[in-house]
Amino acid sequence: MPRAGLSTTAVVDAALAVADEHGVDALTLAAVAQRTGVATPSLYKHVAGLGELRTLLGARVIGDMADHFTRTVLGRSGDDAVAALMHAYRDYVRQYPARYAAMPLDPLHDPALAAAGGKLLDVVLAALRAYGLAGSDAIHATRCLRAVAHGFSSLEAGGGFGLPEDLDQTYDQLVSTVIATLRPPPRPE
Amino acid sequence: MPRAGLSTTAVVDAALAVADEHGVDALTLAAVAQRTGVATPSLYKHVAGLGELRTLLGARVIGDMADHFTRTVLGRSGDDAVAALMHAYRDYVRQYPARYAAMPLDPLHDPALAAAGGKLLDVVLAALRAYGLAGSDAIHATRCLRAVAHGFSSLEAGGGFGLPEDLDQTYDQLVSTVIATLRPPPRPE
DNA sequence: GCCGCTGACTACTGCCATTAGCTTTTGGGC
DNA sequence: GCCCAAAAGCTAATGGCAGTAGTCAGCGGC
Repeated sequence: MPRAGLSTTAVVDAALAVADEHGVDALTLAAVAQRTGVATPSLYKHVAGLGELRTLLGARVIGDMADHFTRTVLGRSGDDAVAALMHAYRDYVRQYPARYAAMPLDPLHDPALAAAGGKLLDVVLAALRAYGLAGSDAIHATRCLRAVAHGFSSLEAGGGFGLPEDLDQTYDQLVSTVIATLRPPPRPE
Repeated sequence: MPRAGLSTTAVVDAALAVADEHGVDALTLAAVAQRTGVATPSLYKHVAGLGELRTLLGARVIGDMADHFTRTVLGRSGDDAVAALMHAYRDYVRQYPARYAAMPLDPLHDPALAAAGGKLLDVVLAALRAYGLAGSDAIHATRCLRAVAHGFSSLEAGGGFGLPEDLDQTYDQLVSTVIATLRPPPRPE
């Protein structure tokens, strides 16, 4: 029997492909095994189980998003950077809805997730630099951006917007709203 | 063998309790059967299967939210009504995180869900009445409110906010931001 | 050329959803 | 009060899945 030459990375690659093609519910060890041309129990040589595979997949997705967004923000600043970031977020979820759904929301239960999440946070904080936000203010602002981007994108990906009104328009409205609050209030002097 | 006197409603009740107590992943027919004191296959006399049970559960939750929010909005209007609605949304998700996670985002694939969803939409539209928003504008505004409430609440429930900064403050900031955009722009006369 | 490590396999268990077919309770018509 | 049909429950069985145990074979280091 020829050896398949698998590795943890290859298993995660296959899992990503399965999720992208058939949805997050179809992400089973059996499906990943079939795609890699291996019997199901063989996967346990590379991954501790379905739970760990999900965690690794989540870390991969967060890292991938961080890379995307880093490229997006490069060479931009201020409103331009934040708007680009928000649209990149939505675009990513539209392009890979299943992958996004596979991403755990809480990165704290695993160091690998926390590291990838930190990278993502840094990108956002860099985009906010132009506003002079620091410390807690920057955290609150980041949370607002994330809540808006995640909320809109997950609803869109989940088919939560049934009416025919233009979604681009809704999102533009939402993005400009949240950006407006980042600017310091007009100084009354 | 004494008859258990089950009904579709009772099965959904039990499913709701299972989800609330043990999380949405623990919502299995086996668990619901045990809770109702019945063998698993007996449930098929009342629901078509796990899929239908999930749909019925979703409809129940949406209806429940609509009832909650209707009571919340009664006797309020304008910014007061919208702010109360937004906080009621977050409070509901905090109180019943698993139940909320069990709610499908797209109500269109089932008539019962669509009906419950329509009721929910009506409550929001009523709260927006004071702003003079009509037609598409009202739809866009509703979507913005939903994206913000859903985004923040699902992140909070999912443990997505790891840092110690006060969440109430973030949400207040977000709510007042989104409310500000509902008001007509200051007339330049 | 040999040996041990590692990756892969087969066989098995247990849980779950679902189906089929049987039994018993219940309630309505007489 | 009795009978019967429908409804509600049951047991048994199937197939898919995750995960475990134990076995075998290829490959690298010597």
